[in-house]
Formats: sequence, C-alpha cells, structure tokens
Amino acid sequence: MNYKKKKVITIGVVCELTGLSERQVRYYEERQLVFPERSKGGTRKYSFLDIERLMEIAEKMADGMQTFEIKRMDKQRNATLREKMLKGQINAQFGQRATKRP
Amino acid sequence: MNYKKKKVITIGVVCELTGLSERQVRYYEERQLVFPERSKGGTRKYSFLDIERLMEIAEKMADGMQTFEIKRMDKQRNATLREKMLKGQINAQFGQRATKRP
DNA sequence: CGTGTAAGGAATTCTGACACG
DNA sequence: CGTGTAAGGAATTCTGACACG
Repeated sequence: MNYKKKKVITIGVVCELTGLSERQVRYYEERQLVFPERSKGGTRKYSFLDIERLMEIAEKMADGMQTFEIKRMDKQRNATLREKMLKGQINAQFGQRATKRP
Repeated sequence: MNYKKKKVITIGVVCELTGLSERQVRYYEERQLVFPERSKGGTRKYSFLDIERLMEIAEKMADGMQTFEIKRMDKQRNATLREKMLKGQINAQFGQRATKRP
C-alpha cells in the first residue's frame, strides 16, 4: 500500500542511509527490534519505516540504552497506543448510537 | 528528500513489483526511458517513482507503442509542463509588482 | 552486551553476445 | 525492434564462529 512500509531495500542501502554496519543491523534484528522480510533466496528486505526505526535505535544506543530496554519501551508504547485506540472505538460506538436515536 | 524519489531498490525487486523481466528493465534504460542510479559496485538502484514509470511504459508497450514513441511523448509532456511553469512564474511576477505599487 | 572480522558459500546483478523475427 | 538466454565474472548478502571486553 504505502511506499513507506514496503519492504524493498537491501541491507547495503540500509547501512548507507543509517550509518550503521551490517553487523549492527543484523544484531538488532536478532534482538527483535526490527523485522525485515526475506526474498526467496534469503536476502533481507527493509522498508523506509524500518530505516527510520533503525535511526531511532541508533540514537538510543548512542545514549547508552541497551537493546532490551529499547524493546521494553516499545512494548510499553504499543500498549499505550492500543489502549488509546480502544477508547477511541468505544467513543465512536457511543457516538453512532447517539446519532441513531434522535 | 521524498521516499518516492529515493533510488534504493535493486532490479530484482523492481521486476517483482512491475512484472517485467530484467532484460526489459535494462533495455528501457538503454532506450533512455528510465534512469537508475548505481552503487559503487555498479548495481542499479531504482526509486518508487521509477517503478511507476516502468509500469506506465509496460502499459504503453502492451498497447503496441514503440520505445522511441514513448520517449517522444515524454519530451512533449515535459515541454508542455515547462511552458506552464513559465507562465506561472510570469503571472507571479506581475502579481508581485502589482502589489508593490499601490 | 554489542560489535568487528575472516571464512566459505550462495544469491544477485552485470556486461556483451547470439538468436529470433 | 524488443526480448530470451547461456556465459563468465564481479558485487552483495548470508550464516556461524571467534575475539574483545
């Protein structure tokens, strides 16, 4: 759908754009911080969103954060987002019913 | 700047997304219809915009158009665009001067 | 823990050419 | 003209391991 989310970029280009080494990029995958797709042959494919993600990670690593901490922060962030979306849905439901009972 | 214009995609992925063969994609480059960048090693890098362009080309080829005709149409289209932009600039100039002489 | 590196192999891409039509 | 293909080589990527700290 969106260009930003399409996994089409090889690791070499990712390294150029992020300034990270291949070793680092693969390690962050091992630590479950990024999730590239694979070609049939097995080469990794990243999206622009993954690249942004990796630059965030690089920044946090530079600040002395450890991979597991970054992952923990992510889980927390996602949980918060889910919560907000849930509340949004509930409000939407109430809104619909209200308008349907004039 | 823009994701759509960044040349980061290898020919293999381009072929998957467009349905074209490598031979076709390279040939359209030879005929000056697309202009990929190159890595230091010499591998071609395409943008999403290039991919859209290639899909347009594929459509025109399927309609029986020849490469030189496609290129000619492009020249014409660009010339028209340049003309419009020029007119736009002229209008902008007049607009500015008009507001500066009350 | 996070990263560099040498090792060997596999996947990917490149060019120039011959073929068909 | 537009495309397929086999050929040989080069660039790119992959994994698992050892090293350092």
